[in-house]
Amino acid sequence: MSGYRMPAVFHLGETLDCGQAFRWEEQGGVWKGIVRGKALSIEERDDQLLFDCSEEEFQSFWQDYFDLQTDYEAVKAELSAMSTILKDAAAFAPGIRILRQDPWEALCSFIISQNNNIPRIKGIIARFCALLGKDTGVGFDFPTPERVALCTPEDLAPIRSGFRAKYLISAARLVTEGAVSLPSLYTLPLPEARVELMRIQGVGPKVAECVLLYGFHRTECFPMDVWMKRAMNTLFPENKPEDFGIHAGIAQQYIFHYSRMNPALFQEEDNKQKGTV
DNA sequence: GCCCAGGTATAAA
DNA sequence: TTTATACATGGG
Repeated sequence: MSGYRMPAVFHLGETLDCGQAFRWEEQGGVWKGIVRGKALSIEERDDQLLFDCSEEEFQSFWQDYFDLQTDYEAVKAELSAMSTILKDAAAFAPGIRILRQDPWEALCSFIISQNNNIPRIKGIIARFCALLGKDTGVGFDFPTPERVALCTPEDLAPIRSGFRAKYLISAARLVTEGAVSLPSLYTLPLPEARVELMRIQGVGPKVAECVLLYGFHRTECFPMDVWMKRAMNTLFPENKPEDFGIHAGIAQQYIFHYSRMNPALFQEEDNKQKGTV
């Protein structure tokens, strides 16, 4: 594979398959994805990352997507100093980065994520793109809000998103009408940004938090689902999300991945619950 | 069949 | 304001 190469400062699997993005696929060590209409293949070899794109495209586009301007070693050092368990969590997947995803794609992805599991989320999103996205030749781009706004729930039946179809359409309409301005959410104060997103049917506090973190890189956001609540109660009984400050979202991703990959951490808690019920 | 899945809308207490 | 239930779909 020819293209741009750089030292492996982040880890492909940890970053692309940790529950923040749902459209990257790995085959034989090669990761393929399409972001904002641009296709990319990446692989790690000899402690180097090989990007299948020009240096110009890497500098102007992918560098930002992979958040390469943020010093994650410094963030990890800061977070690790706060708690030994958080230090363990960061050390478990030290190559995670919080992607700077497309806001509209993040919004749809996390609407689809509600009351759903990750493998099926990926399937629905893949069918969504195949049904309504532009064909780039090597895969489908994410559907535009304009295209989705033209749909009825019946039109979306093939993606088998269930009751979430009407929520995707609600989001598309509000965004295309300009009733919800996505670009403003990069800078709008967080409390107002959350309220703004929750005007969309199917967007509650959890989805809004995910969209702000993953779609707008508001890293003080801390998505809190039932799993994370349990993880926080078990692993960080003394801590609240605010304690992690501006890097709360990054801490959350370390904790999410660490606790997902080590369910034994909750064995004791599970037994306790079984015993009391 | 039952339970659960990176929740939310809605109704009822 | 807080708590209970339905919701589409599919895997274990």
